[in-house]
Amino acid sequence: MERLPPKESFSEWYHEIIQRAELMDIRYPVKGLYVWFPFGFKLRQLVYSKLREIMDRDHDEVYFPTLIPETELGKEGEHIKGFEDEVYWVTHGGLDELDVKLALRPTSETAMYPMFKLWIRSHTDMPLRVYQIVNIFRYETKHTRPMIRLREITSFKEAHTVHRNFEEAEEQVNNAINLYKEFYDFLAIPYMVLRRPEWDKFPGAAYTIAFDTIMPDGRTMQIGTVHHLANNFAKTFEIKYETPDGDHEYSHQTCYGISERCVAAVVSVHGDDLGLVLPFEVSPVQIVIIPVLYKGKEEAVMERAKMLENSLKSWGFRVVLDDSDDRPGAKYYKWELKGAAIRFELGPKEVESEEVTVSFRDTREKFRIGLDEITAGKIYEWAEEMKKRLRAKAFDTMKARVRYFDSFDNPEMLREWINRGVALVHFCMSEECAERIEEGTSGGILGSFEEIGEWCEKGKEGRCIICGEKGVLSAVSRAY
RNA sequence: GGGGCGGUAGGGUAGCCUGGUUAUCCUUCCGGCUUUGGGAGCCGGCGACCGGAGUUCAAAUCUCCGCCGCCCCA
Repeated sequence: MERLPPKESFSEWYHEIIQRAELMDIRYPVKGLYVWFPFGFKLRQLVYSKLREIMDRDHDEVYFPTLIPETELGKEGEHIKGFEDEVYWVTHGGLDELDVKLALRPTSETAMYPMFKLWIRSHTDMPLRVYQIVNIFRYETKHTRPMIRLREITSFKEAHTVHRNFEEAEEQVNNAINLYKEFYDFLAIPYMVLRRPEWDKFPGAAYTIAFDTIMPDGRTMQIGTVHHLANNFAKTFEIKYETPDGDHEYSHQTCYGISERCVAAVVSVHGDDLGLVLPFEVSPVQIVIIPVLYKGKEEAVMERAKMLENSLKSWGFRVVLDDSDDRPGAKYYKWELKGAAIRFELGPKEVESEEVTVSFRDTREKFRIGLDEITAGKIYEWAEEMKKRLRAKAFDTMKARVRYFDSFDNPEMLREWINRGVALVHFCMSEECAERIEEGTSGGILGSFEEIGEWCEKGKEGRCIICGEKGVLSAVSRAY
């Protein structure tokens, strides 16, 4: 097995690691549709079980159908305008043409909300908070990539909530932002929380807050969105309730989603030249044991390796004892490619001294430790330290890709920077000024910062870099 | 939407211009021997010309149509 392309060549690196680490098989004969390998699916499952755990605290999981009648999909004018050129249609049942075409859901608002109309009758029916994890379809025409741009998004976690008024829905938006922060903090993925400009918000929403992370090539990737729908959809779908006073009001709604881009982010942000680097909790193989077998000493080594394996398994860890015929070196590379967080090497020397050699995936340093010192607590301690290192490294990398610009005198400088990273500017959020920036730099306005955090010492308020009017701190980048 | 390039084993490729032997090489995979502390070696083996039509004694190779993919421009 030859080595991966360096991560600096991100596009090729990503393309290769997806296949070599057996995340997805890209050979399925339809553009934009890919197959999850068992290993990749396990990673997906581990990442999503965290997401589920977070959602399950105050959401109920539901399932709505894949097919949406044209009559419902088309009801909300803005919404359908936003999706019409990327909807897949089911037009036939067998040989008969359907009277009402059925859309493969591009997202489920229009599947759910006609039912919400039936579910919501009184103010006591709210808040309603549900979510589902389903596949959705979008007819992408541009460059498709596994987990990043797909025609079938296989793992769309979409939450939908209904509230009594705008303020309560807004509170839910803030809750959702916090849930997503918790999720990405858990994965040690840095993010920016940005309010999308008017022209880029979710079709039908009052406003959209997005999570963007920065990929190794400096482009940004949207990894989560939270939308305040106000009562726009409620009016369209007649989701009304009776107040305590006996009046009838429209509900206010929110929806928020995360797709398998969260897995792409884990792969892309933490991975290195040798392959996957995964947070311990989501690594399909948390610990790998490599026996080093010299002839005549195989039995003693294997016996000890199996004992170690049994202990680790009994503590609940995902362990592989790799007793295949490959040489130890080949196994080291293989399991580094697959992101095994901790590696134990066990050979005659270790058996002799009652020790084991340990290597962490992220640092790759090696050291020996007494076998009796290996405890569940020790492993958790190591996992926690690794998480801290991953987080620190990811944040440093991201910080280095963000730079503040206070002038547009030299668009060429901005353009050059945006080819490598994210530019922060103060910006008035007008479409005219946005066009000037986009023409001059080939970057797009991602949005304005909801909170600034450690990305920049600059304040939220400032003069627009183009027109000099009142502006807010905003991000400009090339986006996936 | 407009233009260009391409499709040969699981993956990557040579051959195509100038039609003609058993379709090249690397890798993966399978079997054997040997080895094992950072991608071992040797021997043997399995496995491919995108689909259709045409030209021809003869097509991976030339022509046309289709399907699929990639790149550039809008």
